[in-house]
Amino acid sequence: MTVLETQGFLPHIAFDSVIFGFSKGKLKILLMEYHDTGWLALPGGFVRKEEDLDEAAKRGLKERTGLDNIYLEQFYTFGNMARFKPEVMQTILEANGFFLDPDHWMLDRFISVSYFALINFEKVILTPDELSDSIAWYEIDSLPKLILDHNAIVAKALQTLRENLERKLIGGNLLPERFTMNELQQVYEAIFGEKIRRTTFQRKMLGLDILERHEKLYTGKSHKAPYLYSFKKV
Amino acid sequence: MTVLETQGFLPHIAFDSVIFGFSKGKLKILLMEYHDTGWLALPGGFVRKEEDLDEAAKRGLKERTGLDNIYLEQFYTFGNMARFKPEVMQTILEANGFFLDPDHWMLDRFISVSYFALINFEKVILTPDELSDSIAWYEIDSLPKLILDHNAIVAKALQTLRENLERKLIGGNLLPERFTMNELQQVYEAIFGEKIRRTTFQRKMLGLDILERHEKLYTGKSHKAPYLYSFKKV
DNA sequence: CCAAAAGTGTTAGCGTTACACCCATGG
DNA sequence: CCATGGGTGTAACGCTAACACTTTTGG
Repeated sequence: MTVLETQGFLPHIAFDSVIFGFSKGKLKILLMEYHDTGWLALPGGFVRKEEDLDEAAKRGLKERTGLDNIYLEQFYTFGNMARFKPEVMQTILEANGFFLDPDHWMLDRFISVSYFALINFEKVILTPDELSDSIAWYEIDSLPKLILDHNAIVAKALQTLRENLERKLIGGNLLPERFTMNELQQVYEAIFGEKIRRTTFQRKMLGLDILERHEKLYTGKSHKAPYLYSFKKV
Repeated sequence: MTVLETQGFLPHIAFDSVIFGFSKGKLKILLMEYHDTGWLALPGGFVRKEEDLDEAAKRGLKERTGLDNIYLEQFYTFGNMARFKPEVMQTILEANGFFLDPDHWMLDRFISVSYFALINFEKVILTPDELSDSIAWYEIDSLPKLILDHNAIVAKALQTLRENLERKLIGGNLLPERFTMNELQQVYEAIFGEKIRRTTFQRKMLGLDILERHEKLYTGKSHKAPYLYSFKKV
């Protein structure tokens, strides 16, 4: 199936995903780079005519990262006229050798139902789509200019993540199954963009009674070995 | 213009509004009752082809309540296949004397971008749409069965309202410009569905430094007259 | 003077903060 | 023994809860 297939997708409706990962102390998201233009965009896609909206987003996530069963949350739907710039999609498609009628469904106005995902950086197998040269990680606090309103979409995703992090305790989704307290703290610091007091953080996390303590992690460094933790199941 | 106009609206995209009001100690929402069927639904509508999504929701709110400049927040977009029941819209339209082709755009699949609004009950001038016999207030904790997934939409709206009430301090939008502390407390109690300690509530609200104290309200009752408060501007 | 509701003072409790201290590890 | 980073004890602090008390109003 090609993206240009006329049948099969709902017109006017797209989804975009802000896929967060954490590595080397930095919060990052995935961006696609379109052929030739060098333009950067969030990974996204369209909704099949007989597919749940959420399923479409899950499918898109799976296609780009290979991952299933991921923390995925819908956070906002962007539908201003200002985001309707048919020449952008037209240029992207032409760079791929597709020359469409001006009234082709892909050049029409779209609203974007936007999701954010939290994934374990280590497990991702990146796969570009057919219009893109690459899909790659970009640090959240030095993002380049993205197409359309995608920078605003990222900003809103980050805001939602910050608001929900402590209430829903979803930060662990960015880490491997077992992690040290320091790693968890780095995730929180990367998301909030500020340093957190070590002892306070440790006590707050342990006090929530959501962590299970496992064996120590011996790194070969000359200091006390930290415990490994995991989130309690159910 | 009639709802059946084929041109002018984006297909597949609808909006629905959960419009909250507060009266006589109860939290209420507005529901439409369709002709003949007796079916109840959230007020909603479609998005014009050259209209911002948010503008469409504002327009719908204005059409039903007469109100402008209202607290309105988009909270979720519902897009499961399970909500696609063309026979529901078909029955509603037939009850109004409209018999459409099965492939008419109004009988197609829709996703619903959902908004909730907080309004001053006293100021509303209710106006049914052309498919409805009535638009009226219903108490949130004894809602009847609504069409499609509208009960779930209301549930999610209420959940979002509860989560945002204290963070965004939006409760005052349900009250007149000036109100007593007791009235504000009743709003909070109606939204959370539980009693709040009077003195604690008063001190917390005053401590937030968002209220301005005005003259006392003499009701003729034989007890101390309460102060009137308003929210500080900016 | 009384009843009722509004507003405030006071104390206790509890969770977070700040800082110190101790522990484990490898060089 | 030292440097380094992890873990915990303790006291101060601050916010909320709990309850008593005072104030205001009309009958």
